[in-house]
Amino acid sequence: MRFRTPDGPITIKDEILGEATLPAGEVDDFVIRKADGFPTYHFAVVVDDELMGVTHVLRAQEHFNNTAKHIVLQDALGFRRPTYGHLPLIFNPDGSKMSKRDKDKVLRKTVTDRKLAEPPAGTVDAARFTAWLGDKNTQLDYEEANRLANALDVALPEINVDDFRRSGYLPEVVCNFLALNGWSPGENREKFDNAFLTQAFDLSRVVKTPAKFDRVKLLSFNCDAITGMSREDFVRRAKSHGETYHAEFMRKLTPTQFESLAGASHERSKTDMFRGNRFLVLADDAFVYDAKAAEKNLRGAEPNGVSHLRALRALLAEVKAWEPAALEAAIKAYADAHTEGQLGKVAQPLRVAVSGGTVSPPIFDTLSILGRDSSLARIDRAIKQFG
RNA sequence: GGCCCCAUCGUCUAGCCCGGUCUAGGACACCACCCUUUCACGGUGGGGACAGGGGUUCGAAUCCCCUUGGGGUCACCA
Repeated sequence: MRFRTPDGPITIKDEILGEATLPAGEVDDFVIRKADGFPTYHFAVVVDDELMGVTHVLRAQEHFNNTAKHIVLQDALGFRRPTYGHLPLIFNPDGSKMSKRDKDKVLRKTVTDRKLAEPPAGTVDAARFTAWLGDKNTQLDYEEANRLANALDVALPEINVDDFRRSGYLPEVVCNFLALNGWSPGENREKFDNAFLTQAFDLSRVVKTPAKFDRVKLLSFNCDAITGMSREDFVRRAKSHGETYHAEFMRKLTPTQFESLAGASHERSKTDMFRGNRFLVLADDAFVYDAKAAEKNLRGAEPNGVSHLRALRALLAEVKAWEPAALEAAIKAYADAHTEGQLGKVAQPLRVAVSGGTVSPPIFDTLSILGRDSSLARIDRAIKQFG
């Protein structure tokens, strides 16, 4: 069933875009009731808004032209007209619209590029995989997408609010940053909390242009917010985040180990500290050595990293109290005697040996958290593998 | 393609409505230097924009027109 659109131009008043008039004949008669008896979105939204007493409709600019349909419907039904505001769209860096379908886009492209005819085992049902591959409108659900991404070893972009939360973005930072895409309070102010936002937000300061979503800047905001927290707050929130999203990780650390890790990670955390420190909870023979890091820090001309590790291994086995201060004293003494005090020369080989890479919390904390047995086992493994 | 909307640094934006205070401000990113016993943080400095062309005006980023460019929308989806 269609609605007969009245003749004549339709003027849309918008708090953000101003006034725009669509010439007569621009809006075709449109369906308000589908063959299955259900009302279409256009009809339902107009009726619903009236019944709910909605006063303001704030939605994305892609709805701007639809507003004309809603207005003629409201007039025909004798409904009140809410105030409209069409907010700018949010884009990806490449200028495409940021969309919930972007994860599927990444996966579909990877699958196509690699010419995979079948889904990797244990990811997605084969029939579903084929249907998904052939239809750009089909979306994998959260678990399916993650399993497939894992199997293909590709990173999925954060899109949904929960994706950001899961990744370790603070809710208040996400609100702050989102508000800045399309709006600003002026006066060179861009860091604020929700209380400020509620009192300062004003449609008249919303911009008309689409914004490219700058993940790097979001990350910087998040890092600042984390650094700005008290140590207690950080540990508390990290713990709660870990329990929700990294239960396995949390189970493998004692409360003391966790506190050490959190304390050592606070100042360097941009998001959460779980993904980057996975080596802490993997078995001593299970984490992977980064080839470049090992080449640079363990091999090379004598005395190289491995030769230092051999000496350090013997030395560390003798350390009485396995805690940061004692480890620091022992390792520093070694550096003074053998590398002209250059700690980096011994710290980096150690770091690669126990973590697999060149980035970790401070080395003394790292060793301390790992414990004597794991640390020595990992050093042995590195010596064996790269010596 | 028709219709509608938009146009300031790489990006998010301030300034525009009410022309002069703008040799255009901030933030993220980038570059350099400093700090540093890993990675990072931090500090200092630097490069970087009014899309183009016409008007109006004593004077235009700010007002008007055109061009170019970008976007949205044209579903029995929401």
